[in-house]
Amino acid sequence: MPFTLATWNINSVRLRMPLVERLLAERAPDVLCLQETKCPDDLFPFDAFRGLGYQHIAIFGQKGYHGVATVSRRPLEVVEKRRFCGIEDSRHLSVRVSAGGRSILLHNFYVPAGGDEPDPEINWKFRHKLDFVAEMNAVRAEQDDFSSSILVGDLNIAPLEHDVWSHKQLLKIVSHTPVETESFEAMRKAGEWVDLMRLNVPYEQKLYTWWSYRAQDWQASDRGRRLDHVWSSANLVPPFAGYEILREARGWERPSDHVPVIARFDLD
DNA sequence: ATGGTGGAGATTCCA
Repeated sequence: MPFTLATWNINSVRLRMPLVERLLAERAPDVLCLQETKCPDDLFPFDAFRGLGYQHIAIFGQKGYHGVATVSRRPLEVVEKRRFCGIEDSRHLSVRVSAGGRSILLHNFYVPAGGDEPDPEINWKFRHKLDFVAEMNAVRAEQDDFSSSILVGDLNIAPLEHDVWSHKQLLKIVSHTPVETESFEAMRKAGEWVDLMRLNVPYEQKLYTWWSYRAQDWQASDRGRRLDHVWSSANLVPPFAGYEILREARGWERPSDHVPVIARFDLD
């Protein structure tokens, strides 16, 4: 019985509840982390999740924008709903969950997109994104003999050259500018996080989790980016048993522009 | 070089 975890930027949990139900029915991950729920807490679709066996629900929403949720078949303990950069945005939620006799601290993040102009002097959204990533330096991959950490979410940065369809053409596009990718990798290393999606994958292999709504034919042009990530503490690398990017979900009816990533650990 | 699409909720911002 492995421990399975999915992360998905759902772009409105209420509008896309039929797709969430499809994912949970078909794949039944133990835990699902959602971003961009765009749903105030009192309007969250609790009953739909409970009806599918996801009795344990932690949410940190807000009206109209952002918002994260972590739903689980296993008991959850809410650890923190942290606001970054002194801004009243709902972009982080951490919980504890047990698997294989160990306690896992699970961070669910929605990093700011950063706007269009990659200049922090004239675009406050880009300044905010850089500040947000800098503040994430404090989030470390805590681990000991009995505990581990996982960090997932829409981090809105594609750090490596083969995490985008054209490295050269995206160097000045927000999500792949050097100032972002360098601070992102520095932050990941400072926290001692392992990028599980790249662990056993050749460097040259393209990996995407997001395809723009603006493409005429997302599948034909295939101009994707890896904006969604699964990180863990080093002591989860031995039980890590692979993952899947659910590319097909981009072709579902009224899809999100992000697809789910499902990771498996041989823990329990 | 430009604009393309989609969601929320209010007639525009955000991604």
